[in-house]
Amino acid sequence: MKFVPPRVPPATVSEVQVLVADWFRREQRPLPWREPATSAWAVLLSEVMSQQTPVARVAPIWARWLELWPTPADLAQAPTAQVLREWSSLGYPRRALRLQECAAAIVERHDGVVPQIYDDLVELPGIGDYTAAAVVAFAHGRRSTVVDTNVRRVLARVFSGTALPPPTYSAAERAFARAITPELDEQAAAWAAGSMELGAVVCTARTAYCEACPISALCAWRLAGFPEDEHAQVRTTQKFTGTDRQVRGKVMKVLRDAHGPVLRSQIDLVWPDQAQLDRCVASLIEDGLAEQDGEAYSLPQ
DNA sequence: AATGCGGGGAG
DNA sequence: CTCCCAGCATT
Repeated sequence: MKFVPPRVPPATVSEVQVLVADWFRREQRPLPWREPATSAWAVLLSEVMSQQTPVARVAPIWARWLELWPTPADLAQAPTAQVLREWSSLGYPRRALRLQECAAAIVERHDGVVPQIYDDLVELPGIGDYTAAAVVAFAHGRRSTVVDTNVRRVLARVFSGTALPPPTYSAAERAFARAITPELDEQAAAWAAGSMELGAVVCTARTAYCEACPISALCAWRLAGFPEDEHAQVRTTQKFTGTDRQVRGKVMKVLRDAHGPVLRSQIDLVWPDQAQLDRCVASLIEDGLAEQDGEAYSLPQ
């Protein structure tokens, strides 16, 4: 079933957005990057770290990175091996490489200043549609359409009346999100933050805590009697155990925990299947996450 | 449009 | 145990 843009009266959209903004003002979590003095660079950092990683795990790493590298120029000059070590176990360490490349690009293209324009942001390494829009709204307080997995779910439930959005994010869905973005900077930013937060803590994937929801009375999914997810059959859950992703993670942990180069014999200990291990080590080198010097492997210098 | 890419905590 | 998380890049 494709996404069909719901026909919602503008007055209803506006009422939803006002209620969510008010709720967010009262109930938002005190996340460290929401402190007023947070720099645009710090916000960008928090957004990239939060891609596919829960915020609770991000917070301490984020604080440490800002101590070490308070500006893009600082990160650009850091040893990549240290960047990967400080990334710790946030997962998807390619994000750390992209972040350092992003910092270098900000220095080269934008004089070391985080851009305020979506089109400039989205050109940066590791910055896609979501993160570019999020930096516009949360770092600069400007109007943008911020759509992450939480927002997609909230829009699906409130306006489309479905349990979950379609498996893939379509152009039609994007157009709908854009169409209901408030015109004013302040209201657009509040809607972005509020709709994300609502999906993160109230209208969650597993459970909808409708008794805590400021717009439950207006929710199409609730009014329809909570129909089941119609895409449940085609939704595939990603395996992890035994995959290259798991093996790559184990190898990276060995490299991070070692002070210097490690021998292949040390890497061999983390996984029994040598063919798979070979493939994973090669792919890590290919990705720029590891280096080989004869029999010794290490993080990139 | 589909895949690959980490890791940990909640239910 | 399964599911899910403030996605991106590549095909």
